[in-house]
Amino acid sequence: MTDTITRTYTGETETERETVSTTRGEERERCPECGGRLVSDSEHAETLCGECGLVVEENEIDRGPEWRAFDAAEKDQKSRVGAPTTKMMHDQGLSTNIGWQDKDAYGKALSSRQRQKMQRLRTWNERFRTRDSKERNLKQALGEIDRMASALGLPENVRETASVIYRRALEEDLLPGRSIEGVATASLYAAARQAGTPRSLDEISAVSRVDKMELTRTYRYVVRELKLEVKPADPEHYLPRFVSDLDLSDETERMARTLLDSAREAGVHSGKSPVGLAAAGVYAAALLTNEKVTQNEVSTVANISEVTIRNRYKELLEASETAAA
DNA sequence: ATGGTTTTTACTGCGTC
DNA sequence: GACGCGGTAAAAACCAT
Repeated sequence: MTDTITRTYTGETETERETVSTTRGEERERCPECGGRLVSDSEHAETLCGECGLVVEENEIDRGPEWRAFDAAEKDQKSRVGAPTTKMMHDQGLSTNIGWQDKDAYGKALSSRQRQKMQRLRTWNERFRTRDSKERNLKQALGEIDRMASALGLPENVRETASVIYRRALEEDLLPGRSIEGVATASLYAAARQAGTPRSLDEISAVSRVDKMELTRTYRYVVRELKLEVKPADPEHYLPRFVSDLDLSDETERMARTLLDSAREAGVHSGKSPVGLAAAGVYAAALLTNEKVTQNEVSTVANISEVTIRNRYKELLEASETAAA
């Protein structure tokens, strides 16, 4: 145990470097190349660096109205129609689909000739829609992502980012030699972490068809090739879930937060499993707020051993005492 | 492959309900 | 006596070199 701990913890989380002097937040506002301030250019829907001009983000969506309509005629003239596009569907939700009901636009039943025609159209429509391998690939992968995400209770925006990541992986030809499942799972794992609602590798691989080994391998690969910026998992992100799973109060959660904060100051975080820290934080906080939880219960919901909780929570309490003094 | 670190497993002793 | 808790030692897992 030296003072210069530069070990990177990856058990939970592979590729990132966690040092004692963790800088908190706001890196997002900085250019990854030169560190300059970012400015957004809404006219071109880009976010770029004020210093070196690197475009950090493209194709942002401007959700505001494009113009105003002052009377009904103008509204007719200017209005546009169509559902919003979404990356969650393999064709971004833009395709035309033929309804399965054999009804015409007025809801009347079709003649048998018409029905046969519609059946043929449906068949061909489906064939074209999923024509080339990439489309079919995407379709399957997005289905998988959706399935796993809902099994894990992940919000929509996570699925959406996962879809984007997968799409990029596909475009950059990262797929050959790897399973669709694996990459889809890795995308979801990365997306969940980027969105600040991390799920542990164990949780993810529990709902995925690929085993943990393959998942970690693929995840590493995808992150490296796509140059994804995934920060080390913040223990605090696990708190809300643990707290609610254990039926504890908000006060306990707040307490756990401050505990983890002071621990961070003391440098206890380095090289330790974020999940373990979070679990210990919850346990220690419950102790301080006189709510009853056993180490066993915490270890169950967090999937961490009791021993680890014991070790961590002692450190947490020590750190908070020295911080108070 | 190796070494250093963390986490897990398994077991033991103590106090309390 | 079962349970929660704390501690320890050895094994396993993991990452970096």
